Amino acid sequence: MRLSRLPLNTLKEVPADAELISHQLMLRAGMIRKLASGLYTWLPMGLRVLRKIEQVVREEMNRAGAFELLMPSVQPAELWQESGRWSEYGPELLRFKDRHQREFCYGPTHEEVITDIARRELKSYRHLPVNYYQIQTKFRDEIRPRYGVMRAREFIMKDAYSFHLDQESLDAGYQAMFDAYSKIFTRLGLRFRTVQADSGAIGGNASQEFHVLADSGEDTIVFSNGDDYAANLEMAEALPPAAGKKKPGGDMRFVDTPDIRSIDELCSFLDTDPSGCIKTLLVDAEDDGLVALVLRGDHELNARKAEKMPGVREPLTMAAADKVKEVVGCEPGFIGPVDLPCPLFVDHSAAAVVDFVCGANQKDQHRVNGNWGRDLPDCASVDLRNVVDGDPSPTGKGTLSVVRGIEVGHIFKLGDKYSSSMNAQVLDANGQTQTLIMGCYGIGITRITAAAIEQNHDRRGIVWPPAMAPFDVALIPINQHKSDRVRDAADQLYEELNAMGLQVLVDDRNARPGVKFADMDLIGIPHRVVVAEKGLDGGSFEYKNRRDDEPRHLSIDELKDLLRSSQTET
RNA sequence: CGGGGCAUAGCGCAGCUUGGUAGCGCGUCUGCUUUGGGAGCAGAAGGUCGGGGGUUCGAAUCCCUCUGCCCCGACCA
Repeated sequence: MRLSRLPLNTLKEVPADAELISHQLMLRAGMIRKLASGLYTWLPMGLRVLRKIEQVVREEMNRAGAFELLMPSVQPAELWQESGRWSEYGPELLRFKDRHQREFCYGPTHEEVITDIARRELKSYRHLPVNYYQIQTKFRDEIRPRYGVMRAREFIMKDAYSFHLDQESLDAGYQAMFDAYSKIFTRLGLRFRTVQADSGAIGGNASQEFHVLADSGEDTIVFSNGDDYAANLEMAEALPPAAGKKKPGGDMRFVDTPDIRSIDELCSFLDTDPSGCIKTLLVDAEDDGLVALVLRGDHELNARKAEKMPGVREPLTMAAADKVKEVVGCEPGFIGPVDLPCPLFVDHSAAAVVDFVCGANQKDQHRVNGNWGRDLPDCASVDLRNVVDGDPSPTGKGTLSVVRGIEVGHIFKLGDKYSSSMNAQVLDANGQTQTLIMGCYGIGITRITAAAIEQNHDRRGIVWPPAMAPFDVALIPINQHKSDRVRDAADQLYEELNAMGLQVLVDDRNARPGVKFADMDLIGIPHRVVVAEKGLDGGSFEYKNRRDDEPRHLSIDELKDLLRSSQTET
């Protein structure tokens, strides 16, 4: 590709509304342009990257025995009504009507459509197992699209759906997808981790997420240094602290704490530590009353764990201030577990605090030296909090680290949620009707571009992993418009590298060298070859890898060998 | 959904308080010079100041309204 003909605009300045480095660099490198909130055009440079990712995904999906198909992005409401999700899905589902007033949605996912295909096409156990996949545009009307293509409303996803006669076959199909995903992300050159995930409302039993590790990630994941335990923060279990309670100290008493409402304020006022405090969160109960969730002052509530407690209303809702006043008789900020007129769930760690500080259930008052079993009844403790860095691993081996990740893949054992509601059945070997069981497997194609940049950039720009770079080689002739030798040498090298199957971008613009270097660094092409008068005299080309600091001088054969070996690596 | 902010040339911004002929940098175009890390000089094009309404002799500027976009929050005991 000749850059003089490629419609590429790079930006020196950072667009004001781009916050993440990947978003900034994608705009600056001329990969994407925003059309509206959460909607992006993929310009030629960006699209090349997407296609590279798709290529790897296709190869590995095909290798794993999956079959590509393509479903409509617009789906009729009837199918969603059949599965029950027309009413469950909420405002994220973009719904609209056609000219006949029939209802449709723009597909955020395709379980209904594929299940409809399955029930029409798959009639016999002989057809099973089968795995269909597609690479397609989805739409989810996110509350708050942000971070460029990281959390867009329209995005490209690879979604796969497998159908099985029995659990054993599903297990095997799921494992095959796990292996394929691991290969895909490895080939793409991403540092990733697999974690246990919440299978959530979808039903199913097993579910794992693939996360690209990045500080800017929106998800929090947890892993152990003692074994291969890794989980989503939502899922990670916090163990009860090791026994060894200290003896309670002096009697519990009240202290005046005027206008002290937060744990931080309380701690600086009383000169104590949050881990010696107890915080009591009031949430709505299923029966219109309140439920109290008791945590240590330095811990965070895990909403998913809290929702599982009997009597707690789903979704978890913090109690309104006037409701708190009505039930407890004082305002939020001074709530404590002693003599609290509502059911209590006490976190393991909170139950282990001795001589704790807590709210007194009276305005401007707290209690100190509170003790379980003495000042209020001991009770069975439960797991309510998010794990923190350094907690023991729930497997008993090692301690946990908490890091940020970008979810780029998710695999699920769905079971029969869709196949039973939509009657997807086959005849088994005995001629009996069996309901299909399903797995589903997603990869966020567009998001991978941003995730890769978050992980691979420097102050000059993007540093593409070779497998997804828009071009393999950036060829930079210096002063080619003045030097026929340079131009001829560059042209010849360009042809030869193309003939080797390399994708070469030659910067044949009549621009100063600094401009060319800066643009090629920004775009992030892995290999750079400079052709200049001074090198030609010595019969060498200047080569620099995007990751290197200093260039090397190579003969034409050395250069070709080096590039050839890089081709086989990916 | 709640709170905050922004909207002026392709991009980044100033001008608005105190109403009086719309500016700067980058980018783009032309010419000359320059050519190994985002060049210099000279010139040029490009703006319904987000839309609508109002106040005024006069509105980018003041008022009302609508729209779009961005940020924060939805863990407060």
